[in-house]
Amino acid sequence: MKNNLDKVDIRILELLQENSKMTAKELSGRLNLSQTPIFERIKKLEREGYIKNYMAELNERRLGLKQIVFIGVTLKGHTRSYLEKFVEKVREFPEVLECYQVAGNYDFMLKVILEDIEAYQVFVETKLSLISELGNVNSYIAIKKGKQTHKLDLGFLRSRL
Amino acid sequence: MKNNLDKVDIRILELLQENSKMTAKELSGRLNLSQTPIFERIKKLEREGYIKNYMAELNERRLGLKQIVFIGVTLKGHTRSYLEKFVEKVREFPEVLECYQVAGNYDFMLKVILEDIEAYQVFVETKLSLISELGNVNSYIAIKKGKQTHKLDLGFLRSRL
DNA sequence: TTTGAAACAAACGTGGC
DNA sequence: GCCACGTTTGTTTCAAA
Repeated sequence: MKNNLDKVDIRILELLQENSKMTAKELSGRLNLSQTPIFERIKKLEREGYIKNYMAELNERRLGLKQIVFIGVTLKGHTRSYLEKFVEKVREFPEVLECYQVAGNYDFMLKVILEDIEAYQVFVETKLSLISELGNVNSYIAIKKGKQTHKLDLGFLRSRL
Repeated sequence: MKNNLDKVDIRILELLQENSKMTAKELSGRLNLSQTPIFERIKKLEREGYIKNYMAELNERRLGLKQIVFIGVTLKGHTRSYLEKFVEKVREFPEVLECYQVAGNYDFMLKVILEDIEAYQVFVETKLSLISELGNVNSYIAIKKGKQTHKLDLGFLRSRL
C-alpha cells in the first residue's frame, strides 16, 4: 500500500501525535485551511490506517510503576513451535509491554514495567522462569531514564515529497 | 505524593488509555454515574498528573518505519560527564525512542526505529558511532513482533483498595 | 458529591465554488 | 480539491439537593 501524504497530512499527523485534543478549528488556523478539509483529511488518515488509535498517555511513575527492565532471552530450542509457544505465554503477562524476536546474541528482547525491583524478582520467579521453553535470561535494569517518547519523527517523509 | 484513586478512577484511566475519544457521556453510561462527576474526575486525574497527555497513536509500519532495533551500549569511561554527554547526544537523534542507563552488562539500552536495516546501518555510521564517548555496541535487530503495547495494566492498583 | 438543565463549542454533513 | 453555513453532538458550568 503506497503512502501519498502531502505536507499538510504530515503536519496533521505530527500535531495530533503531540496532542490529540487539538480541534479541527485550531488545526485549520495553524495550517491556513478551513475546518472542512482538515476534518476530511483526519478521517482519511484514520481510514487509511495512518492513525491507529487515540489514547490517554498515563504517568507510570505517578501510578507506582517505577521500574523498567529489558530482558534478553535465549530459548532452549529454536524450532518454530518453541518460538511460538514462548511468545504465546509472554503475551499473557501484563507486565510485558514489548516482546520482539531478534537477531543478535539473544532470541528475544522484552521490555517489562513493574512497581519496583522486588516486583521484578517476583515476576521472574513466579512467571517468566516457569516457561518451559526458557533457556537463559539477561536482565538490564533501568537505573536512569535518558529519553522516552512515543512520538515518531516524520521528518524523513518530507524529504521524499 | 500519595495515590488515592478509587475503583471508578482506575476504570476511567483504563478506558481512556484504550480510547481517549470516549466521551464523558459514554463513560457515565458504563460507570453508572452522570456526566458531571465523570467530567470532574477526569479533570482531577489530569491535574494530579495521572494523565500526562492525549495523543494519536500512529501506525509505524504504514508510515514506512519498519525496523526496530535494541542497542546495548558500553561507554569508554564511566565518569559522570561521560554518561551525561552520551545521553545529551543521543537525545537529539529522532530515531531513538528510548534510552535508559541500565545495570547489567551494558551501560545503556536504546530502542530505535527506522525505515529498514539499511537506514540502521546509516544511522550507526553517521550518527551513533561518531559519539566520542562510545565504546562497544551490540545490536538486537527485531525480526518479528511478538507484543507491543503502550497500555499499562492497572490491575495491581485494584488489589490494594 | 451527585443530578439536571442550560450555555457554549466542536464535530460532522450539505451545497455551492 | 476547498469554503461557508447549518444541524447534531459533546463539553463545560452552575443551581440545587
